Amino acid sequence: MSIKKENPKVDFVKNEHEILDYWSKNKTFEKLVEKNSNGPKWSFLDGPITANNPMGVHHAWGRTLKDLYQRYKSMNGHQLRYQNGFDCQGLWVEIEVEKELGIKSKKEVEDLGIEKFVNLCKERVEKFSEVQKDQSIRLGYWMDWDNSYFTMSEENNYAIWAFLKKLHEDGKIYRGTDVVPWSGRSGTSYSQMEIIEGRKLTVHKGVFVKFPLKDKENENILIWTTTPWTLSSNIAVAVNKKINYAKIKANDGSIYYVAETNLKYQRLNKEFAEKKNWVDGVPKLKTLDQIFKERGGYEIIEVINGKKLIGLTYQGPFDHLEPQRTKGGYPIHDTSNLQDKSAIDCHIIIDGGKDSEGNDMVVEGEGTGFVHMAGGCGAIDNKICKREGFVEISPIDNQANFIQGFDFMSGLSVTDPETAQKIISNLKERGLLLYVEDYPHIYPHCWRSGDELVFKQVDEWYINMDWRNKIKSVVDEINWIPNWGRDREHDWLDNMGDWMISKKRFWGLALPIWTFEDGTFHVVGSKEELKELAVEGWEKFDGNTPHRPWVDYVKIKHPKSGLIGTRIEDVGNPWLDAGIVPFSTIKYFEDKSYWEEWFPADFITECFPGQFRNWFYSLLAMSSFLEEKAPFKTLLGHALVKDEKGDEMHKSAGNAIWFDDAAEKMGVDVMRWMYSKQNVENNLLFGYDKADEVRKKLISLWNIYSFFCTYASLDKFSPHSQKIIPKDLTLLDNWIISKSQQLNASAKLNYENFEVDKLLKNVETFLDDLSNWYIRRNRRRFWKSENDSDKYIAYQTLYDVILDLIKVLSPVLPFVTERMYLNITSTDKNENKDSIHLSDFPKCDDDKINNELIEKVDSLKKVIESGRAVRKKANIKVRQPLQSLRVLLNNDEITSFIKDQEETILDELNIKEVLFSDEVKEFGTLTLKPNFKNMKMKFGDEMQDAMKSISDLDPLKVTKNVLNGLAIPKNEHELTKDDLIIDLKANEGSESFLGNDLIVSLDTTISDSLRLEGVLRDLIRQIQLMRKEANFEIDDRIIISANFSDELKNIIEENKEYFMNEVLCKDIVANLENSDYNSSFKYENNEIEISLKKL
RNA sequence: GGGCUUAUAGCUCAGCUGGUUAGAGCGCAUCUCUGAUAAGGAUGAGGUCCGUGGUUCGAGUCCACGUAGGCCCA
Repeated sequence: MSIKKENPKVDFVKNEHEILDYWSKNKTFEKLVEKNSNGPKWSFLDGPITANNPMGVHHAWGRTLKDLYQRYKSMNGHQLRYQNGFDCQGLWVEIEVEKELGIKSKKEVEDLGIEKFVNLCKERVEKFSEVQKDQSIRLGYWMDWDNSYFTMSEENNYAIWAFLKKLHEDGKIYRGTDVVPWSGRSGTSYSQMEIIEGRKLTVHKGVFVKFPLKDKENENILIWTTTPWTLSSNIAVAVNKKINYAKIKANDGSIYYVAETNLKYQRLNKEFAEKKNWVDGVPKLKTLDQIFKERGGYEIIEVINGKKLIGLTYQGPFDHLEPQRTKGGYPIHDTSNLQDKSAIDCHIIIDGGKDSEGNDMVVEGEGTGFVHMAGGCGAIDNKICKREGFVEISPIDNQANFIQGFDFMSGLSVTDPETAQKIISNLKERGLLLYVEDYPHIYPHCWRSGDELVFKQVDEWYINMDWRNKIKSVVDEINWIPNWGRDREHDWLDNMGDWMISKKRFWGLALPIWTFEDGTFHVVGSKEELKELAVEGWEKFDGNTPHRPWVDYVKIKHPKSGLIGTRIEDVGNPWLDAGIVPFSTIKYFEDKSYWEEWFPADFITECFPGQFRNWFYSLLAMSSFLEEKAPFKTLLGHALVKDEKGDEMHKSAGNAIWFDDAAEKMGVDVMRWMYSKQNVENNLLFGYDKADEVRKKLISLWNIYSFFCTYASLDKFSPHSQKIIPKDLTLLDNWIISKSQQLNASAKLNYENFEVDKLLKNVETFLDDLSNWYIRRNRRRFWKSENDSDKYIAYQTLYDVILDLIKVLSPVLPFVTERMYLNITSTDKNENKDSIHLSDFPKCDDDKINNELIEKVDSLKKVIESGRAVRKKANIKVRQPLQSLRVLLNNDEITSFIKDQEETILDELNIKEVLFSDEVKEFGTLTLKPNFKNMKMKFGDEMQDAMKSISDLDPLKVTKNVLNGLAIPKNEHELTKDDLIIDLKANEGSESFLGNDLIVSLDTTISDSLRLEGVLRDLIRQIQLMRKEANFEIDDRIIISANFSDELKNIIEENKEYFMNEVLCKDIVANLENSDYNSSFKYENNEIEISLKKL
């Protein structure tokens, strides 16, 4: 075996597939697990991926991070669990299954049968977990794929049962209410998404109703609503404290309050005029002003601010009915502490505040400036009433008919126009109605049946979060990256409400809550407990997973009251599923000692947005409740993947990139590089152009490697086969080794601190140093024919550097580094034969870092760069030779270094000689400037004063002393060289550079002979270019004719041999017949025409 | 409305506790190499560091106010 030659052109994607095969055949991953099986444990906890669709490029970011840190830890000998997780339960899966079935409602699911539906959900998850597994493997994600956890598993679900049971024992589980969109015909609730689909233009009766104020004779507020049925359940009235209200006196002497600007406001004027969202035949709406005038006129008595109305109490239109009088709301759904209040007690004018988008709840224009709030009949109303601590009245049943207790309304459908009419008549009879109108508006409908939706109060189950401080104290134990994550989590914990854990769906955790006829409930904590309590249906459940519908069959006997109870139909919030993972996957309930070995996790990483109140929250909540400990030590959050322009990727927008396509087009090493170099705080703009940018870097790495392989294979280089005497290493050898060791050290830090983006920035700089300095300046050592020790040293140096580099990169680029490793180490006895991923992470050898040398080479690079800058400034191209570079050195070591590098300088700058000088004046004018930063530290507020000393110093003397390593001359404030910055301004016609212990200056004057030499080289290049354009072979000989000036003729004559050799010219003739190629170029305002003929 | 956060080159972003001429990559322009070559390299143009005040010897950086965006909450 020896090192194979590698083609500079490489198909990275093809290589990735070959390496995947290699790993699988060679069982590389299994070997890694085996190798570290006794190593110190490092616990990574995988956040489960929703196994509902193929994986996207956004998942690949997180998965790359997960993989690379695990690989890094593995290289350091750690033992890992490598357990991947799949998130299985929840509405998203249901929606996809419904799509497949072509159905869209809960009703249809029930018609199909819950068992069938749930089984389809399971199948879908199983299918896509397989797909995602294959995709992850393609990405190079090394996991124990036979051992993934699924949140739908029994252990996961029962673990949550145990958790909920414990909460219940602490009295933290309670039944509350929420108000959701509801279809009476389907008898089901609707999601927010479905509502948006089903909006439809409808005409409702808009009613203006009087609410008499209490304690104010004959004074009323006027409310307006398009859902008269909700008046039955009025709780409160909201105003806007920022707008003004007019107190008006109508003709009959009664007083009304309405928003001042609403009086003359022409409602829906635009809609009517443009007939947009307007129903034919509906008359124009009247202004309040008109309505009052039609009733005999009115006058404004005074105008007051809304603030003054807050706190007034009023009489509701249905206060005589039982629901309004019942303490605790009607019917009582809530077990919380509102037992002593009835709806009537809540009839108060309140401040409406803002809605979720920051808009005022009560606005000017529409309505009357008073909004009637029915906490049991509207989502927003419900929130506000809950906020105010008001009771709720829920007037309807599942069919959206009035329940008992509502007098003439009971049994009527609330969406039936007849019902509205009956309510209106009743209000009129009782003198509460001011006016009725037809009001067209867009209103949510059941998109399927076309029925109007209503808002219905439903039972929901909550965890009382009054123990949030327990979670908050745990948050501070965690290392949050980026660290603002901590504040974000605290912010959420401070502001969150109780945790609603129920969902009225089918596929999910079966909440282990059984209710009893006396209104009590019992939480079951395990399968065993369920079996013990079961009195019915166990045989139908046994053998099935704890899901609906099977678990619903089981009826239990209450352990205390002995009553028979039924499970609630709800399933659990899916974040419970993911939050229990630090317990369920590592056997908290079965094998505590195993659990203790792996808890808490050392590391988790997830996409930030949303998780503060989802996964992070559920993890923290569950863990702090069960153990009062953080479930993980470090959390790395990353932002989102967007398209190249920064827009959201959407299937419909056509800008989505599929993982599979991206993997095969750009290659996963490129993808992983892209993800890894990204600052995790910023969104990643993903696209093929971006990938090409990264691919260039990868090609650069590959070129270094293929250069090495090409020559190493020619010379049959074998690492460590010869003894090397350290002093034989060249300066550049030592330099690149220093740089390489530095990289090892910083890489380790970068990985340990989870900031791999910094690593890649360092690597990119290192690649540049290696490629453009070390290799470019050392090429000749590899080319030369003799196999001497210098050549061997060059090989061994480059080998060591490449080996460390690819090891450092192997967690990020597992494929390409594997190929490189297997090739270059094939004869290296110190390395394993299997895989780079079985090798140890390179150590940094501090003895090999020579900081002085690094500084020197940096100076050299700086010299050459500034030389080039001078050329550009003087508009002298590199092809034009210049005479000299003047150098001042006071240090033998540096002198020898520069002498050693003379060849480099001559070559890079295209100059004739390097001159050594010791006269500072020759380089330009010196000035001394204060080094503010240092002086501030040293002198503090007296810095101003100390700066005066600078003018007492002679810049020339200071510079000489500094260059000689001496202290600077004595001065009043005892300034040292660190307090000063020496500024060197070059003389005319040259450019100077002042380094730590050297000064250089480039002479930019062009003598005549130099100019001519430049001209000749220009001419040669032009002819070479023509040869290329003419498609001549490299070794074709030619004849030239041209209208050369005398000057050119002379130069060519003087350098004939050189010229003819360079362009492979046999003869220069005056006239050329049948030339093969003609062209011309400009030279000092002369057009030179040249003809070439191939021999 | 409250909280958090961002604003720097055409684009995407760096810029540590205030310090001297504000950087990188891409793009663009010009040049260059041609024995790693469908590569590589150099140089340059391009900035009111969102605005206005303030603190300071000194502000992209700190403070206040404002403007515009993003996120979260109610």
